[in-house]
Amino acid sequence: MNVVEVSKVLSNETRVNILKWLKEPEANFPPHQDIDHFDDGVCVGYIQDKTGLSQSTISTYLNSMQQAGLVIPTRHGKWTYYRRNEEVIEAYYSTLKEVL
Amino acid sequence: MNVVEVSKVLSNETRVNILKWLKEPEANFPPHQDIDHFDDGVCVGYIQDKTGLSQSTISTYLNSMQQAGLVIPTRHGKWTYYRRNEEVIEAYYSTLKEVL
DNA sequence: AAATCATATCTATATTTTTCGATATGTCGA
DNA sequence: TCGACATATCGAAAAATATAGATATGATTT
Repeated sequence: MNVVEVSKVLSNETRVNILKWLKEPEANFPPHQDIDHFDDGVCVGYIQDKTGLSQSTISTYLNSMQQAGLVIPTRHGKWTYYRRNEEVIEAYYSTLKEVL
Repeated sequence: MNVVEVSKVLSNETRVNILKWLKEPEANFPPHQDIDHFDDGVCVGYIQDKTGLSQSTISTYLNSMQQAGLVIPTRHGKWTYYRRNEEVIEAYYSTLKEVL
């Protein structure tokens, strides 16, 4: 976990929102078509709809978040689901606490 | 306290280091000339020396950190001392905890 | 009052980030 | 196998950030 890299992700309102929404997928997104749970998170399209930004922008966001370790992608057929990586999020907290 | 603004400050290694150093001024900086304590933090010149960056860059950094509420400046004669603003740092932690 | 010192601000350039449309890739259904 | 669909990647333009030198401001000292 790299503090600077994670902080870069968090220095954008939309990306912070995505992480927030993914905390409670049921409350923030409609149910998926192919599966009836959110165990693997939420598909890109739903996240895009909620932000109103372009598909490529959201894909880029999610990629940077994945690079930073904050989210984990899972492919299901033609969809990619993203969920939070709680371990890295926790690591960010604790590193900040001790380092800062 | 604005999460995005604080995160922008933290998305730079040097600025993270400054916050880290200011946690233990006695251990990281030489004693000041005019006063014999670090109650108001550390003067700009010492911080600059430790980073190796230009005076104007460090001044800009400290200004952005102050805007974000992370540090508090105190003027003593011709020197400006900067110290951590623990309240805002704590607020960042707790907001992360609840929002993220 | 002038010179000096510490810091802040201004101006400019280089680099990075943002954001999108276009295109590519991979998957499913007809 | 050919379209249609979901997502990823590419290429480019605009905006933001990084960084420094030059200059301004404010305080001290002579």
